[in-house]
Parts: sequence; C-alpha cells; structure tokens
Amino acid sequence: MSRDAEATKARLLEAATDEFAAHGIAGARVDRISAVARVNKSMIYAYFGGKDALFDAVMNAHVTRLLDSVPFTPADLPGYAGRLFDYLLANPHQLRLATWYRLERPVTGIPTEVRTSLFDKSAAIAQAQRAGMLPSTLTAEDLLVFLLGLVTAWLPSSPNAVPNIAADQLAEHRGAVVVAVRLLVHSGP
Amino acid sequence: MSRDAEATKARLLEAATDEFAAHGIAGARVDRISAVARVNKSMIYAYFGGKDALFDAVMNAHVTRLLDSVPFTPADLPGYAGRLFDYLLANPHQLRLATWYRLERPVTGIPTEVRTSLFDKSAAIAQAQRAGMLPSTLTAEDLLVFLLGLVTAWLPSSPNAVPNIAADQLAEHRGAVVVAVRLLVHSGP
DNA sequence: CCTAAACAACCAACTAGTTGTTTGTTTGGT
DNA sequence: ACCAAACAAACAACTAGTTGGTTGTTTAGG
Repeated sequence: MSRDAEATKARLLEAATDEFAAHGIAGARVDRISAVARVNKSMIYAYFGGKDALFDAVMNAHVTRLLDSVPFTPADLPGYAGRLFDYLLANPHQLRLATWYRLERPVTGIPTEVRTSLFDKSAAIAQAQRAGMLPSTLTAEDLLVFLLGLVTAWLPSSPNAVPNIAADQLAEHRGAVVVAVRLLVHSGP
Repeated sequence: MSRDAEATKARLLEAATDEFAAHGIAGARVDRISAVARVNKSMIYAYFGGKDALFDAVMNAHVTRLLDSVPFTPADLPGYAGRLFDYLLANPHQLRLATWYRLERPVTGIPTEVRTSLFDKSAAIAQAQRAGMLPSTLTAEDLLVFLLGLVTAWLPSSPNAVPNIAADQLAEHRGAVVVAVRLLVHSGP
C-alpha cells in the first residue's frame, strides 16, 4: 500500500474534485488539496503539471463519466431529462465544476467532448423531428438547450437564485421537470 | 472635478463590477480595481470596508436595478420571460455576478431582497392559478423556477455547456424562449 | 538465492512573487 | 485654519511552483 502511483494520483484527483467544486480554480488552494490527499504538494506537479492542469483532469474525468452514465434517448426526451436530473442530484460536484468552468474559462470555450456531444444530440433531435416523432414548434437546438435549462433550473449553482434546498426536497421536483419537458415535446393537443 | 467622494465611489463601483463579473470574488484583484478606477487602493477600505463588502455593494446595486427594471406580470408570463431575457442580454454582468454569488457564497444564502421577490412572484402566480388564468399542471413555484430556467438556458454562464455565441445571435433565440414559456402556461389544447 | 545498482515514488524546506489590508502624510476645497 | 479626500509606502500573510535529497521497490549479475 505504500508506494502506489495510481493510488496517489487517485487520491489527489479526489481531493482536487472537492476543492475545485467548493472554491473554483482561483479559490482553490494547492496546499489544501495535497493536505487532504495526504500527498506531498510536488506530486501534483509531477503527475498533472500544475493547478490549472489538475482542474482540467478533474473536469475531463467528470465530463466523460456523465456522458456515458446518462444515455441520450431522443425518442423519450422527458425520460432523458428525468435521468439527467437524477444523475446531477446524485453527483452534486458535476454542476458546480461545470459552472466554475464556464465562469473561469471564458476563452477556452467548452471542451470538444461536450461540444460534439451537444452537436450529436441536436442532430438526433432534428432527425426525430423530420420523422414526425417530435414537434417542430421549436428547433432541435432550442429544444435541447431548453431541456437542459429545465433540468438544471431547480438544482443549486444555477444562475437563478432559487432557494438552496435539501437533496430530498429537490427530488420532489423531479416529476415537475419531466412534466415540463413533456409539455415542450407534446405541443399542440 | 478633483475631490468628489460620490464620484470616486461610483468609479470604484463601476471598476469593481467589471472585475468581479470577470473573475469572481476569489479571482478579483483589488489592485486592478483601483487601477482601473484611477483611485488609490485604500479608498476601497475607507468607502466600502474591504473586498468582500465591495462585492456585496456591487451585487446589491445590480439586484435592485434588475428588480425594478423588469416588472413582473403574472398574467403574461411569456411576456415577462421575454423582457427578462432582453434585460439579461443587455446587462451581461448581471448573470455572471449572480452566478459567482451562488458559487462563492454558499453559506450566506441568497439576498433577502431576492428571496422576498421570488416569494411574492410565486404567490402572485398561485393567485392567478386559483383565478383560472393559469393552468395548475405545475405548482406556482415550479412554474416560476422553470420560467427562470428557460430564460437563462441560452445565456452564457448558465451551467449548461451551451456554445458561447455572440449577443446578436442570442437575440434570435428570444422568440423561442417566449414560445417555450407559452407552452408551459398553455398546457392542453 | 543473494545483493547491489538503477529506478520510481515521495517528501521537507525553500523561493520568489503576490495579495489584502493598514498607516502616516499630503493635498485641496471652504 | 480646518477637515474630508486622496495617496504613497510598507506590512504581514499567503501562494504556486521548485529543488535536492531520501526511501521504498524492481531488477540484473554472480
């Protein structure tokens, strides 16, 4: 158990996740991360390269985990919204990290992984619309973005100053999210 | 023009707004603020008390300005959504400041001013529902939060990793936002 | 099987620069 | 002459990143 590079890297990543999710890039402290991970600070620079690169590593890990944890189902958008809501509720770091990224990385733009993912989802919705399985009241892009907006509306770290309520109380709004998305995709009678 | 306390305070507030909106509380630099405002650094402490208090001053100014710039119309929620969208598009600092606040002030909770504002709006929606002017498919609270989620969905600094597009391109989505809110409040045929 | 060189993992201490905040003094208007 | 407004300079605390050396693990030669 003593000298395990992979285990050390993992401990650093875990501690970094908590630290970055709590304080963002500028607010995070390298010393705190290494202290929590019980690893010498210099290992961060040996394994990841630096503070910013460590944040990128944390971010990438979370993005890939989200993307293949919640499969996209263009034929069942309300169901997708519900599952995405569940995931974000169970992984509260995800949204905070994403929000920090959006605020503190205005230049970099969003990761290519996410970009292509959004592009693919949008294309899938557009195809479903052409097939008549989804209404064309809204464009595919709008529909996707609004779905995300509805899913994140109740969750903390949304820009909307919604009261920060406990996780079990948040869960009560899952049904409403699904209903709202259904209203968007069942437009008309 | 030289010795005007109010003018210096205003210059500091303006510079602080840009700085905090760009970098948040932890990332903001007091030196940059005073440099941009062309005011000695120590005046920040004389007039506001410190970095955090300066952020609060900036935040309060923006909140009150937003609240009495965009009147709430419970009978016309799509219209309200459109006007709110316009305001946030014209004042890009607003959403960034609000998001920084949410992320970096987890303890404080949201300002009471905002809290009561949300409470009042929610109550007004509930009353309109009882009067039969709005459907009761969703609770008043859900309806309000989803409206905010839809309005902010396309805007930058939303947690959703939506491509950062130019302001004039964003404006093209205004119509879609209004339509989406209309779908929520015109449930059924 | 043994041992010593080679290597990887790890650490304590240090550096150079930055940060928010304070203090003592100077200046300008009335 | 008075006092608020403004400033320059200094301070103590903190921060990301580095360095030289130490310790455990692997491996090659006998």
